[in-house]
Amino acid sequence: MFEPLRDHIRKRIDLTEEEFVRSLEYFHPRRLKRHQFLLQEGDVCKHVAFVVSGCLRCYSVDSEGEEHIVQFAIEDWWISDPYSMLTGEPSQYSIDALEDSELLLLEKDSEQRLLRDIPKFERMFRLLLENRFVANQRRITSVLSASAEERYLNFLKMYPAIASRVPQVHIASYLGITPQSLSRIRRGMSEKKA
Amino acid sequence: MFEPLRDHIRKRIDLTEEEFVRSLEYFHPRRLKRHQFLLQEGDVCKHVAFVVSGCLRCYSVDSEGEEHIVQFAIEDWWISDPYSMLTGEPSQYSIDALEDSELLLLEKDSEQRLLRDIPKFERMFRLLLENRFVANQRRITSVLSASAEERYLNFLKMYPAIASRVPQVHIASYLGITPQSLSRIRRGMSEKKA
DNA sequence: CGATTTTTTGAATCATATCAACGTACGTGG
DNA sequence: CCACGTACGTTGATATGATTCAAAAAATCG
Repeated sequence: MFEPLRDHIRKRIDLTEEEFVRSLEYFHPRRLKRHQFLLQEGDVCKHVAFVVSGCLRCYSVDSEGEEHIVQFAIEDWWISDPYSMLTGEPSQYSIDALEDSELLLLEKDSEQRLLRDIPKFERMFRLLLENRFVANQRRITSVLSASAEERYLNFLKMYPAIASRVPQVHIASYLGITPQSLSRIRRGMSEKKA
Repeated sequence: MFEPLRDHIRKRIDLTEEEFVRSLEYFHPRRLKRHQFLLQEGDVCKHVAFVVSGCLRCYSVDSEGEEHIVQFAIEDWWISDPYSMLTGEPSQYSIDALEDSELLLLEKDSEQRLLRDIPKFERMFRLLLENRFVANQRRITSVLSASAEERYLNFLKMYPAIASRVPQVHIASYLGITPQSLSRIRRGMSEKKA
């Protein structure tokens, strides 16, 4: 269960065996069945989750009741609401499981203690945040400049592992289009190929 | 010239007078005339800039030659391409001045030394990154779920200081709509009010 | 297997883009 | 200080991509 996280960390920072063992103790496992929530809108986000297996989504609900997915997370990804976690304010997002999932949770205060205990983690979390920031920046550029079809193509290229396992409705929600439009786009694409 | 940065830091972390003085030495001033570049697409981003006065924009150019603004920066904001800076890869963005501007630059290796010298800055940069991440996340949600008019209204509310000083073309570019559409939206709004 | 969820399709509609033209403001060099 | 050029903003007519509503077909779940 802890192996994937261990590998994840090893790829990013140098730790001694002893530090590994110590750091992993700050995390605790959690299983989520499909449709279960890790975070509900209005609650304060108290932990960041590392995904060992499964698939989750983070989404907001607008005034019309429409869901908008801001992030997917599969194996080897992190998910949380950094803003709520940082400020302690209620989250505007919900996070739930699209498949039965296994997570390793790092509570807010465990994070603090981990950082104090092994400061090298400062660097790791900073890198992670930087990556997420950059991914978001790219996504903004793409949604501002590309057509729905281009964005879909881009999504397939960037996240083939996600595209092949989550229902189209959710991909449409991530792309900011209706499921009907995505269906037509796909038809258009297969006609072109044929 | 250094006062605004001093205040900026003071609001976020606790430093002794001596640490302030020492930290400011890692920064150096730079003046930019309107239309001058801080970063050109294809170059590697070598510094992060704190804006003392003036206004800059960070934008990408798509395959059709259209510019898309990903960020504005006015007094008390930071601007850079974190990805290029982190990886050393050529940037896909350009940063230029919309007004004559005064900046304080922190070079990549000065940043490293500053962090080693005064580790409290780790926290400050992490907070800044977190804020930028959150702002981006909000922007994604808004561009996915809101109409052009709602996005414009939202922009006016979030960034009144920017809305009142940059030309409409640039605001349109930030919102992901054409200048013509923005003009019509504004007409619609003033008709409603009247 | 039946029940629900997901995907597809069609027709009408809507928001925004595009193309083209004109008006206005701005600042720069003579 | 004026005039000219360039950048910016507005407007109209038309085109287009994506949405909406409605319903059927297909896939998946319990």
